[in-house]
Amino acid sequence: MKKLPRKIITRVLLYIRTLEGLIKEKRFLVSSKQLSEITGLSDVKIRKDISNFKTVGKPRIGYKTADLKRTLEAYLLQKHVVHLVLFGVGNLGSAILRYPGYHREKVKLVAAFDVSDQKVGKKIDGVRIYPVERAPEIIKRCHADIGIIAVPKEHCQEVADYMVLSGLTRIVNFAPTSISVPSKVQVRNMDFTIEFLSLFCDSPK
Amino acid sequence: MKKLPRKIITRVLLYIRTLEGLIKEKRFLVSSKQLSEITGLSDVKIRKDISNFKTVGKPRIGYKTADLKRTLEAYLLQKHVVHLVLFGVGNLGSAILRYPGYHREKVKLVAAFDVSDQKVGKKIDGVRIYPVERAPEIIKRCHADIGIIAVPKEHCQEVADYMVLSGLTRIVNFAPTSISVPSKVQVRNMDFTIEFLSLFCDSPK
DNA sequence: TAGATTGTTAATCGATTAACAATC
DNA sequence: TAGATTGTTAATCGATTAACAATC
Repeated sequence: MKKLPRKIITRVLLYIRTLEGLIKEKRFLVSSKQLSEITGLSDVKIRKDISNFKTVGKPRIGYKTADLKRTLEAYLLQKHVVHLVLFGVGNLGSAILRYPGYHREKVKLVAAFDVSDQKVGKKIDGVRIYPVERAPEIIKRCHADIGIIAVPKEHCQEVADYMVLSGLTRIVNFAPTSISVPSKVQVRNMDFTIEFLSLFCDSPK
Repeated sequence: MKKLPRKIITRVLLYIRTLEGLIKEKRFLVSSKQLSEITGLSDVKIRKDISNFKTVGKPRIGYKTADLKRTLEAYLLQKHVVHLVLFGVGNLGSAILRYPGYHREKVKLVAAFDVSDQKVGKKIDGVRIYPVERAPEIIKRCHADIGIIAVPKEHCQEVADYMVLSGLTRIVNFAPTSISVPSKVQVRNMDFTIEFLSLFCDSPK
């Protein structure tokens, strides 16, 4: 099957999350119209997205929630668990460590790194905090897939360089600053302030 | 001037953040090529975005950093300060309260709300925590522009309803669940797990 | 003047929506 | 059968990129 663009992938993950909720409520069937009401996306778009997969819907009836979830996951989440490592266990880092995602079983934070002697050696939510120097070794041993930057922006580039050196090729950057990395490395920036402001500037009045 | 789509607004905010950094380093001129290297966006796109505004660049020379910043801000940030209120002062809420944005002076968190008696009355980073019941009153008095949801997902819908009731029309939802709101209310969802997974699924190998 | 860079117009690309046939 | 809903094809819309003229 052809590779899907990121936009669609993100929506499909939202469908999976929604289906999990429905399954938990013992709802066995759902129509694209109902998914549309829950997610706020148009029903046509939802059907179009779903039709990228081996189709599982029945006209007049809708989709079996469990089947649809299984079908969507089979394509997207072949690798069983995505391994994350976190750099920086400050306020935001600790919150990320404790983030209660629906997809917990699909994503696992396997190690955290910090420079503070107070923090190193501790465990938060079962995740051990290591000194930064051990990152290359641990990243390899854990087969980490994604590195998260939650350090002060002054150390952001330095940490990014170190992550690349350690073999990471995917970075989520929570610091409000740009980082420069080799082109093979994928970066996703999450600057809360920009998110807040863009919502404000975008909406009318 | 015509209303810009959100995508462009978000990039323009990134240019402003980048320009602030350059100005702090006493760089007075910058070309679209250089902005491209810093931000990772194409130089053509950057020029196109900038050309939506009264143009300020000089061929062969580039843009004056201070002028460009002023021009971009003049359009986007007419209202001097965007007021945020936060619902839920747990791990993530506390981190958001302390988030060190570049645009600090453009965005102000004016009040936080929580149900816990332990937290109510305290101040974090200068922001007072109030009981949830006082939200309608305080939201009106502070002219809050955006409400942030950082409560456990079980209470997410309930809190969203209360925000709408209090007069908020823009919501940023950090909980990993969908909320349903009247169509006049704008919602931006930030589910970390979905962000992590979509980066993983999207990138090759 | 020559070369670099901006700003704009046209072409391409991709994503969304509209229309409708298929089918349960 | 009639009606609702899926899945698909075609049309529209918007965003990006290519090409190039303008200009410092």
